[in-house]
Amino acid sequence: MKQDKKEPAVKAKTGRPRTFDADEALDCAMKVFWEKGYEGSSLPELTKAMGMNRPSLYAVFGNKEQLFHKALERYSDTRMRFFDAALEQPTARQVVEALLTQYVDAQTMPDGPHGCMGVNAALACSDDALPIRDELFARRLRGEIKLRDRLRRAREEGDLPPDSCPEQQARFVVTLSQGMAIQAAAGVSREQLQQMVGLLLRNWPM
Amino acid sequence: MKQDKKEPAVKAKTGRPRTFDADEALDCAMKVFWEKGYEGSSLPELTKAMGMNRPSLYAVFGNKEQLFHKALERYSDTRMRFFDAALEQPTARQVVEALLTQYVDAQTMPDGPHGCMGVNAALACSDDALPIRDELFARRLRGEIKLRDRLRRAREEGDLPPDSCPEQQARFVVTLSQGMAIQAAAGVSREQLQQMVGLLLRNWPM
DNA sequence: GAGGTTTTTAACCGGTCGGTATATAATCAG
DNA sequence: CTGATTATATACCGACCGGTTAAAAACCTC
Repeated sequence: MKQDKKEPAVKAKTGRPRTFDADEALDCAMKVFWEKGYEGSSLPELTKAMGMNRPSLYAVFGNKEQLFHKALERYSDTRMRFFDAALEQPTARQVVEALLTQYVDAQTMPDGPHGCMGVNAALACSDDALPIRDELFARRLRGEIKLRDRLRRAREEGDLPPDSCPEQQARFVVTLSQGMAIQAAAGVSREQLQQMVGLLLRNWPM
Repeated sequence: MKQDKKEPAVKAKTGRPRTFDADEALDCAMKVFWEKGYEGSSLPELTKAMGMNRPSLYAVFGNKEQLFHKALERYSDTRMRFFDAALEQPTARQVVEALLTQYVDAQTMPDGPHGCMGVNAALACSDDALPIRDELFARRLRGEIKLRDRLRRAREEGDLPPDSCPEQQARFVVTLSQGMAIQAAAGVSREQLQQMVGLLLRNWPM
């Protein structure tokens, strides 16, 4: 489903073989964008990290912006894969705990830059990158809405107090998590961030 | 104290008069950096917003990096002036409430971009801007430490439970506030952000 | 007015940006 | 071995970057 672009069983018809693996190269590009942001990542940096030259990059990925979108999609599919699974936890408390602890882990893994690509990549930028910034806004908002809907269900199921406000609670959790992304990018340790998750859960209504 | 650079009583000895006011120009530069970040702000944009040409900018402010530092200093002295005052509130609760409500206000004022310059200006960036990113890290950390020390004092004064952890609480408040800065930059309204402040205070230990 | 001083204007500098054209190297089918 | 095909390497493109130079313009003193 995510790998149907070119089945490795069906090789290219003929021609000179590639010196790189497209998936690995995309993973490397993702890390560059993740750490330096969209505009902070230059073509020479990207091609160097990806182990390919510029014409190959353009042949395989289109251009810088399309490469970014594919890298962002890969980020979602790999580093943020836990998100939807966490929403399926049985109780609201478990949902929030799963979301935050795994989000912290994703932001402080040694295999990848610290922080969240969805926050880092384009917070403030030139006019050229405004579409990218706005798309990241929208993605983050979509996550918040998913959590809000889950908390609404939790309230219906008696899993949250009837007078609670899922909108506010979802926004609070998401806002704290985005703050943690900034802290992680600044080098705050996994343990310190997990302590904050604990502090939030200690005051969780149920 | 902040205006001693050139007393208006002592005019320039002679020569062609300036067509701009240096303080107003710095204020405009601040807003550009605030909205677009350090690297996202180009010299043409800055000079246009400041109402001056490039050689004048270099004569008055040095270069782009020095201009940014002066703009950041102005941001601290004006939009973040409330910070130290908030720390002098009599109780920990009042300190936190004053900090967060005024921080939200500063991030959603019509007079200025949304969000926080100290967060927006350089979160992920190219290698060239790493010193600026790190300085912003350090500034934010300094704020956290000030709050931590204030909460320690509060605990000593019996204003917080003796088993409370000022480090964690300060980090929690600062992290939430930085998350709110991201939300504000994305267009979340003042009211929604203030609701979050209320939610935090509702669970404040004392 | 003339001379000195400061700011304006406008053009220019080398370097880098994202993106591309061209030619060469490496493979497979026949 | 030949021809077709695909990926490589290299050089190049116009545009913009931050920063500077040089000359014209606007003021003051005398």
